[in-house]
Amino acid sequence: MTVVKVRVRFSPAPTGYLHVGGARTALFNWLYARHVDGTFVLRIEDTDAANSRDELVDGILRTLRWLGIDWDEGPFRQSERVELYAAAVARLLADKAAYYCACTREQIEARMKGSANQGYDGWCRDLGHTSGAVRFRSPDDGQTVVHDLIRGDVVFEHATIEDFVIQRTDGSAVFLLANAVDDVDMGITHVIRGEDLLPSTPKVLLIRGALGVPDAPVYAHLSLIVNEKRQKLSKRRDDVAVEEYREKGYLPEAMRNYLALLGWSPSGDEEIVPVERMIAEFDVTDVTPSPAFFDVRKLEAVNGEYIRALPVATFVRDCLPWLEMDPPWPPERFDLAVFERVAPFVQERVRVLSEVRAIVDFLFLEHPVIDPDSWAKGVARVPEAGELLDDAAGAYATCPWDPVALREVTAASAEARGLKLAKAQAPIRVAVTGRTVGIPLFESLHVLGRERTLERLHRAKERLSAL
RNA sequence: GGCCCCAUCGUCUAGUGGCCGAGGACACCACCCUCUCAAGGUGGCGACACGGGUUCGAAUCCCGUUGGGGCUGCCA
Repeated sequence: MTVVKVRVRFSPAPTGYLHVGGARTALFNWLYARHVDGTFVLRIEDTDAANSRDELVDGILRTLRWLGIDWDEGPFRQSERVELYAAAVARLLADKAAYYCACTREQIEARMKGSANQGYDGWCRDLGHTSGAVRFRSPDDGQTVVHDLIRGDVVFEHATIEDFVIQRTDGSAVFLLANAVDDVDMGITHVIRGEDLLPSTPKVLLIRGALGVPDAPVYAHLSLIVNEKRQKLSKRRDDVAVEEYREKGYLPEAMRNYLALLGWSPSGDEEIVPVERMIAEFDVTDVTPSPAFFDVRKLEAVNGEYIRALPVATFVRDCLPWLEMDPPWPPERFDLAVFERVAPFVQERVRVLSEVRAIVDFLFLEHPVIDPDSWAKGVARVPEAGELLDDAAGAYATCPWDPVALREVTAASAEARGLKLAKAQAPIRVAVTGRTVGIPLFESLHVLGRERTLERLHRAKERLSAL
């Protein structure tokens, strides 16, 4: 018995950026290929020239690489394999398994009006046209069974399958034909793709049969990823471009891990698992058949976990794009050494990397941006705010400049005023950072320096007095 | 309309006839820790869509109902 090596393929159409659904399909193909030590083929389905653009292909490849999904063969482009499709169509035509059709959409609809059936009625089957679109002659009876690893056997009655177009009037192949030809030519053994393609599977199988290919690949139709209304994600309405998540500061490992959780789960109670373990445990048969909602909040939680698990130096490096590109502070004021000192505190407070700038901006801005709500809550509505600010300014002018000492003198002030430290630190925090929340205050002051701290305390006092 | 798929906490899931008075994760709530916010810890809320079968026994098998979704293009 010969053991046939598993060959899978991810075949996106470059009609837009790679979206989360496509990314998950690619991921599951990749995980399966790596799990069984098979071959992962990348194929670009760009038979529709009008809707395909080169830069979109580049974007898809870039995103796959970012996610750590590598391919063993390809990328092949269907636009470069047109002779193969033309030859296949010629053969089907010669075998009377396909025929030319000259009907327009309008003519078909006019004929079908009032009929219970929809789709094409086979009008041109025996008219002997020699030009136009080419339609596959679907059998009138019998059935095709799709053997699906996730859904079991799915039966399609041939009577419900219309004579579908396999070649456009301009001579280009439709994906059904190209798909059938390529999967045979590339020796694809397992087809893992979205459930939206399930109804097209019997058509592809019919084409393969007419082309003289007796066997079929094993199919696995993944459930769709849906939005809050439980509809298939739409590029237009939903936030689905993987590239956008990258730009917001999601880590590729986190995105990959989250995507894998949609329809699959690792053994045990841990959901955050290294990719090696995913590969070791992944099997398409274990994938859930029901649709999954793309929950950004859970993605954020997963991303937060990945961020916290990073070595600090790596975290700092990963943050650089957000600190250096179009920052809210004058670029020349940015000081990497300063950021490195507070990085450990920042790291456990962000869920996406783009959040770092708002947490550390006070360190690089000439003056902190005072958040109105924070001012109201932390200063204006605190009766002792003025006194606390004065106490701090006085004590900070002479005390040793380290977090412990700063905390001590601040606590002493609080106690003298009959306040808890938690309450007393608020006006100071707002004065210096602009907000009531943030990284530990005394560490912040320490990094900021005595001079700038005192200056900010005085400005806040002036602002308070002016009201 | 026709064809097809799906159905466990709000969400993602574990569960393949007895181990389930249904487990985990996210979210939410409470408490603890605490200079704020986080992080961390503890606890809580919370589901087998419905109706029939099959069986000694059903979340698990079968049928139906209902609900949701996909496809129905000379896009893929």
